[in-house]
Amino acid sequence: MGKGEETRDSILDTALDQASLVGLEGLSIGDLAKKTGLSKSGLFAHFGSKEALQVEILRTAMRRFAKIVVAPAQRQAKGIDRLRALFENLLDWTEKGGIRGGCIFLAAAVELDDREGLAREFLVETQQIWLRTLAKAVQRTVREGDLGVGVDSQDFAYEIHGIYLAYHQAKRLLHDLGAKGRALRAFETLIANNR
Amino acid sequence: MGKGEETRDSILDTALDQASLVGLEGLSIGDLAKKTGLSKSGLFAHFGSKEALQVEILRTAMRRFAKIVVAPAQRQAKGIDRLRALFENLLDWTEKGGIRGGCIFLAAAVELDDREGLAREFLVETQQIWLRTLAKAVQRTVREGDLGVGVDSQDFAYEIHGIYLAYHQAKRLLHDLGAKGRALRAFETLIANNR
DNA sequence: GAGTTGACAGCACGACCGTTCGTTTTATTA
DNA sequence: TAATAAAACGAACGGTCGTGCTGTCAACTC
Repeated sequence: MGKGEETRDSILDTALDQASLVGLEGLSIGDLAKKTGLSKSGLFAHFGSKEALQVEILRTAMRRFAKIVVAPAQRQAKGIDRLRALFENLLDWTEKGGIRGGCIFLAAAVELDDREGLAREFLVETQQIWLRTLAKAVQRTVREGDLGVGVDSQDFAYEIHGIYLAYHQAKRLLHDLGAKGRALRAFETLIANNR
Repeated sequence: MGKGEETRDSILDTALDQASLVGLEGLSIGDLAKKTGLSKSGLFAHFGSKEALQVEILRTAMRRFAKIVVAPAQRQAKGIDRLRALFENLLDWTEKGGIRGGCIFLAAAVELDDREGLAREFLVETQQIWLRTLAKAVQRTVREGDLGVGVDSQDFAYEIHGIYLAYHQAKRLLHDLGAKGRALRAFETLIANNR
């Protein structure tokens, strides 16, 4: 890995953390330069535009998400174990990933939903992949017999996603200490109701 | 209503709409002045600071939410009818309220969750009131016999909230046309599973 | 209808924004 | 080690940001 790539990666590490705190738009290049010890123009040259930087931040987040949430779950047996692993890894993936702010995908989702551009497109793709991953795990669980045959995998994936969203808000906005317990309970209830 | 108040209200109408599109932080006073036909300083004088403006925007949103979502539901019979009305009114309250962007409370939630200040405090209060309102409606539904006695009203409120969050994201970010149907289905399933 | 209050405009402030450019330093390769 | 390419810097650009201050004109009060 050349010097350039190395710098670029360390910029993106800092940028991801910072963006999780202040958002993709709230992130400023000058501030990021100060935090990484680079000059503004030197940092800028790595990406060419702020939008490109935002896309790269999202790409970095996605890779980290894949490593922390998805990959470990793939090592579980197909079916309910894998589905549960996906959900449980999801709950504190940002902490495990060294990201101080909340889930950047959720922040970006509301930040970008009324804009257009490459960052939005990238995010939409990412979210769809995640929902498909979840739905596939559900489908597999049905096939393994741990969920009833009437279960719609897409509906089910959305409901799991909803539990995560509510959990995230309760934890980060309301500082609700019972948030995680409630999320886990909601997940298990959902499973139990659909056997 | 004096002239000042009138202007203030019309500023806040525009500001709420705009903030729903670009966020509370993304909203700029200069741009808002242009849109309302005022000078920047003239508009600014109404609030004294950007943070105060943000709080007033949230207050405006809360009032509109109460009028569109909560008030009509209060006219329904206590119990399942009222609970269902709350949920269904919720789904497109922004459209009915003439707000072009998404639900400003959700946008603000992720924008403010790592900040501190009056806007955050106001939002937290608002969200807690809403969750309590929801939980009370659930409780009442249990008492009326339309939900089982084992139902935890707080848990149940959070699950409903989660359905809304997933719906909102599917609709606004993914432009998923099936989002509303899925949300309504999820709600009815939740009810049916807890009778 | 005169006097007082409040609403608003105009202008300026320092700070910071993303972006460009030319130059200098540092790495890589021959 | 010399030649070449890549990386980073410093200064500057035109703009916009939120926020003051001062003056003027319109709206209310008596």
